[in-house]
Amino acid sequence: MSKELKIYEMYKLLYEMYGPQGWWPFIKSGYDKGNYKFDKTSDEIFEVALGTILTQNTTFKSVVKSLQNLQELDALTASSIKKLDLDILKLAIKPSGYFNQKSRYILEYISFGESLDGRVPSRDELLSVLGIGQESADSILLYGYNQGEFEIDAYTKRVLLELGFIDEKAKYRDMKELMQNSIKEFVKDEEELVKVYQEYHALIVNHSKEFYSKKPYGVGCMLKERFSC
DNA sequence: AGCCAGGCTACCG
DNA sequence: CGGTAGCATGGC
Repeated sequence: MSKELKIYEMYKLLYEMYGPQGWWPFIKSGYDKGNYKFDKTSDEIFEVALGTILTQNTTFKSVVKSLQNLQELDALTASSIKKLDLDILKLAIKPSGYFNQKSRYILEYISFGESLDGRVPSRDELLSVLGIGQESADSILLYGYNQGEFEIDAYTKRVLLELGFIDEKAKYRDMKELMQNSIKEFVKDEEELVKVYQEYHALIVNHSKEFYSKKPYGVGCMLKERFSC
């Protein structure tokens, strides 16, 4: 089996095992797993960016707590967060850690968002925002703007490494191209491709929480048993 | 008690 | 360029 086919087959197996993940459970719109909403409102897109920043090196459970805190303050939109007292904002996002950095990142992102005037940002534009690195840029583009940008995270690298698809010195772009080129061989429809990117990344994270969180990695992982190189 | 979490920036050589 | 300390709280 080619490397590319293995990567696509791994997606199918993960989807079979866990089902649709429906990432970014939009608090305000009640996001429904598997029911894809390809035209998100600007408030929903902002919530993706907000969640993306909060979740940096943090468990999503903590992020949900922060988002709930903001919701209680009626501050889940860019304009409402901007009106918050800085100390209140920091207190609300405190459960997610790094609240000094992240509060700044959020405010930086808000002013960046205003400069867009409704336009879809390019990846480079996103990367120019303080606090937005490669993964966050791809997260915002993939889940917020439904663009075909695969998101690589620490789990993805861990899995690809453990299964022998990459070596230790693989860079973000290497892994992203491997995933995208592999999936593109088998998924031709553009909208379906984005959906697969969204689900695949989420499925990897979900799967990795069980099999790739503690060493030794991959014990009992069926991907490792069936698709190792 | 110690390690990890759905990273990123700043600063080092 | 590549490598790494610092950021902070919460869960197990």
